[in-house]
Amino acid sequence: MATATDPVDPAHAPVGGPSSATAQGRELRARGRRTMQRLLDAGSTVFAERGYHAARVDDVVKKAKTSHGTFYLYFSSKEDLFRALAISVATEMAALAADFPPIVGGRSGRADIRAWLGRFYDLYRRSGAVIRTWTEAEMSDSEFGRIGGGLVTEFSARIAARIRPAAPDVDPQLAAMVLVALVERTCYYHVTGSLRTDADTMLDTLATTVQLGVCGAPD
Amino acid sequence: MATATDPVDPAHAPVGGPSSATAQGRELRARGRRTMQRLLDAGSTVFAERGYHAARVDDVVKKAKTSHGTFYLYFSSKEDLFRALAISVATEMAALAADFPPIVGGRSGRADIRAWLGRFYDLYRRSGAVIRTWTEAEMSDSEFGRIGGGLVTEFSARIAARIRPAAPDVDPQLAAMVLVALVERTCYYHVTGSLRTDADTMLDTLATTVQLGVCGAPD
Amino acid sequence: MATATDPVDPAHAPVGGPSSATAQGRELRARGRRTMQRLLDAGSTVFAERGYHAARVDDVVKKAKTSHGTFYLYFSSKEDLFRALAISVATEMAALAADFPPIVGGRSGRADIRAWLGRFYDLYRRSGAVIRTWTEAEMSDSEFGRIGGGLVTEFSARIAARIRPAAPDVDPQLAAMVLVALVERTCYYHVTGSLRTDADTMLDTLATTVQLGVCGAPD
Amino acid sequence: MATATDPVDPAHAPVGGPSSATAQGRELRARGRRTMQRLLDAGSTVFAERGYHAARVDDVVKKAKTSHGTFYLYFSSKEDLFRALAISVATEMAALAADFPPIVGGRSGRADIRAWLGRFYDLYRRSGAVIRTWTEAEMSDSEFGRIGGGLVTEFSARIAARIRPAAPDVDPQLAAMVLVALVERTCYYHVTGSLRTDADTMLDTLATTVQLGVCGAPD
DNA sequence: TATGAATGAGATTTCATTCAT
DNA sequence: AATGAATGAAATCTCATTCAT
Repeated sequence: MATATDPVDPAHAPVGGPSSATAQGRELRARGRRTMQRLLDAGSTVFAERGYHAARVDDVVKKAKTSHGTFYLYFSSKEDLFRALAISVATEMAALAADFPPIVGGRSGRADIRAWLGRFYDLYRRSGAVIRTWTEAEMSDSEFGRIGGGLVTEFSARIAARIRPAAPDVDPQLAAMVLVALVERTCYYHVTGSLRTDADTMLDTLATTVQLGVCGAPD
Repeated sequence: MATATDPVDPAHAPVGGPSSATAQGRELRARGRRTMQRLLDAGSTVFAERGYHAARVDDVVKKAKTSHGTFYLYFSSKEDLFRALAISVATEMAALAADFPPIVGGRSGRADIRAWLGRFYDLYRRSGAVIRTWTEAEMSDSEFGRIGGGLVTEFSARIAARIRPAAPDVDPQLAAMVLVALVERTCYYHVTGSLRTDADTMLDTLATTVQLGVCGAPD
Repeated sequence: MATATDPVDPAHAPVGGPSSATAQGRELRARGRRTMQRLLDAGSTVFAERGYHAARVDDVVKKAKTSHGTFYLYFSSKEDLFRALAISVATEMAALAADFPPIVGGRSGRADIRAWLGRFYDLYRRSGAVIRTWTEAEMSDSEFGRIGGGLVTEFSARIAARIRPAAPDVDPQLAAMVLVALVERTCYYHVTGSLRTDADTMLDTLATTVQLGVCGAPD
Repeated sequence: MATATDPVDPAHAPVGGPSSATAQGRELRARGRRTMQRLLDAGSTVFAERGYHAARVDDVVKKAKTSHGTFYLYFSSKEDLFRALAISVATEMAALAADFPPIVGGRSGRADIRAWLGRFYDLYRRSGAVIRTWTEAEMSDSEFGRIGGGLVTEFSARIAARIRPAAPDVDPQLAAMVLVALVERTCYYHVTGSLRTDADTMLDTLATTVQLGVCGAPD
C-alpha cells in the first residue's frame, strides 16, 4: 500500500545514514557498505517483527543473507546494531520535531498538521520498533534509555517549544507529551493492524484531535 | 482501593484474583495461596521492570523469595505465569470499559470522564507492564495476542459502543481507538517518569482532551 | 608413582580450600560442594594438560562429568574458575615460603632444604599449571598477574627475607629469585617428562645446588 | 650484534634467517621478502605478548601493517608462522650450545661462562616467547614438541656433552638440565620485569651459581 | 509444600582460513 | 603481490525447565 504522503513505499527503505565504519573502526569500500546496509535493514525488520530481546542475531544474518562472522565484522554486538539504528532514528526525529508547524485554527492550520502527521507516520512505519524499544528501554542494564534523556522526552520537548496548548493554564510540556502519546500510539495501532481504518482517515482524525483537543485551536 | 492521588504507592499492590489452583490443578491451602500470590506479585514487578523476554524466572523467584522448584509447582511455565496475570488484568479492563461514562458536555460530563480516567490510571499503575506486553504480543509463537482479538482491541471495542465521536462522520471504532491510544500512552509516560507533571494535572488535561478533542463535546 | 616425600599420591588430590559459594554467592549444601570440588579438580587437570587458553570449558565439564549449565552455576566464567584455583595455590605458596629453612652448611642444613624442596615439588605436581599460567599472565587483558604483584615475585620476596646468599655482595632479592628460577623450572622439566631422572635424585641435586650455588653455604 | 648491556632495546630485533619462500614455495623478490620479514617480526612480538593460543592472526597482520590475505600468501597457517620462527631459534640455540665453554675454576673460567650467558640472554630477549611456547608444547595435537625431542632437551643434551658436574656421582644430563633451568628461568624473570636488577648484575650472579653450584668448580 | 541442584538446547561471539578482485 | 570481505566451525555463556530429596 502506498504511504499516506509519499509515492514510494518507504516501509523497508534503507535506514542508517552515510556513516560507515566497522566495529573495529575500519573504513569501508562499496561492497562492505552494501553488506552493512543489508544488516541494518535486516536488523530494522527483525527488531520490528520480534522486539529487541526476542530478535536473534541469527534472524538478522539470515534475512541479510550473510554469516555470523560477517555480522560481527560490522557490529560488535546485537546491542551495537541496535544503537546504530537508534542513532539514525533519533536524528530523523529531531529533524521532524524541528518542522512541527505553528498551530493555527482553520483549514490551512489543519492541513499543516495533517502533512506533518503524514511524515511522522512514514517514519514510524519504517522505524517504529526501534522507537518503541528505545522508549521502553527494555535493554535495562545497558546505557540505553539514558542517552539524551529518552527519545520521546527529547522529541516532545522540541515540540513543546513550538506549541501553545488549548487551555492557557496547561503546561506546554504536558500538552506536547499528550500530543506525542496520542500520535505515537495511534500510529502504532495502525501499523500493527489493531486499527483497521485506512491511513488517510486515521491521519485526518488525528489532525482534528490535535488541532482541537490538544492545542485547542478553534475550527 | 487506592485512588490516582493516594499518597502511598500502589504500583505494586497485589494482583491476581482469588483463583488459586496449581499448575497441576491441585487446590491450595493458606500457605500455598500466599506463595502463589508472592509469585504473582513478583512476576508483575519483574515483567514491568524488564519486559516479557528479558524477565527471567530466576528474577521472579528471587523477588518472591522462593525457588525454581516451587515456581513450577504453581505455574507450568513462564508464559503460564504471564497468562495468569493477563487474565486478571483483562477482567479488570472489561469491567472498566463497561463503566465508560456517556459523553456529555459541561462540568458534570467532564467530571465523569475524569473519574473514569482515575480508575484507568490506577489499573495501569498496577498492571501496565502486562497490558503492554500483551499489546505488543511479544510472545511470538504462543497463542497469545489471539485471545479475544487483542486486549486493547477488545477494550476499545467496548468503549466504542458507548461513545459518539466529535465529527458525525468519524467511525466510533476509530474514535475509541484514538481515545485509548491517548490515555494509555499518556499514563505510560507518567508511570515511567518521562512525564513529570503530577498525576491530577495530567488526568485533568486528559479529561479535557477526551471531552473536546476526541468526543467533540462542547465545553 | 609415590611422591618424593608423601606416601599418598597428591598428584590429583583435591585443590581449592573450604570456601564454597556459587558464582551468585549462594551458600552450598554437601552435594553442591562435591560438584564444585569436581569442577575445581577437573579444572586443575585440564589447565595442566592444555594451558589456560587451549583449555575449553567443555573439557572441564566432561572431566567433571557434569554439564555446561552446572559449570556456570559455580563459576561465572572460565577465568573465574582459574581465579579460584589461583587463590588456593597462592595461599599454599605463601605458607610454603614462610617455612623456608634457615640456610646452614653441613648435613642437617642440607636435609632441611631437601625436605622443603620435597614439599615444593608436591605442590608443583598438583598445581604447576596454575602457577605457570599465572606467572606467564597469559590472560593479558584481565586483571590477573597484577594481583599481589605476581605470584612468583611475592613468593621469592618472602624467601628473600629468610636467606643469606653466597657472596656477601649479592642482593638477597636476586638470590631468592635465582633460587626460585632454579627450583621451579627444574621441577617443571621433571613433571613434564623432559627430565627423566627419578624425583629423589633430582631433588637431592637441587638441594646441593641451592646450598652451595645460591646460598654458598660450605659443605 | 647487541650485547647484554647494550643501551638500545634489541628485544624485538628482526628474527628469521635469509630463507624466503612463500607458503606455496614461490621465490620472492625484494618487496616480498620485506613483507615476510615484517610478518616474522610481528609474529615474534605477538607470540611474546600473548602466547601461542591467545595470539590472533589479526594481531599479527595489524602489527605488520598488512592483511589477512597477505599473511596466507607467506604462511600456510598460524602454526606455520610459528614453525618458521621456531626453526630459526632452534638453529641459533644449537650454535650457542656448541659454544658452551669447558668448565674450569678461577677467574678465566668464570669469564668464559659469563660471556656465554651474555649471548644466551640476548637470544632470549629476542626469542624467549618462541622458546617458551615450544617448551610448553602448547600446540597440543600438532607434530610440534616431537621435533627433535624438544627444544630444551636437545639444547641441554648438547651442553651435557661438554660439562662435568659438581659431584662425581651426578649425571651430566641432570646437571645440564638444572643449568638450563636456572639460566632460562632467571633470564625469563628478568626479561619480563619480575626481576628488577640490572642485566649485568644478574648475569654475574648466574655465572657464579653455574660455576659453583651446578658445576662445582672451586673459586 | 518446598528447595537446591542439574540439565541441555539454543543464543552470542570469536577467529583461523578462504575468496574475489 | 596485495587486500578487503566473507565464511563457518567451534567456543563461551544463558536460562527455562526438570530432578531428587
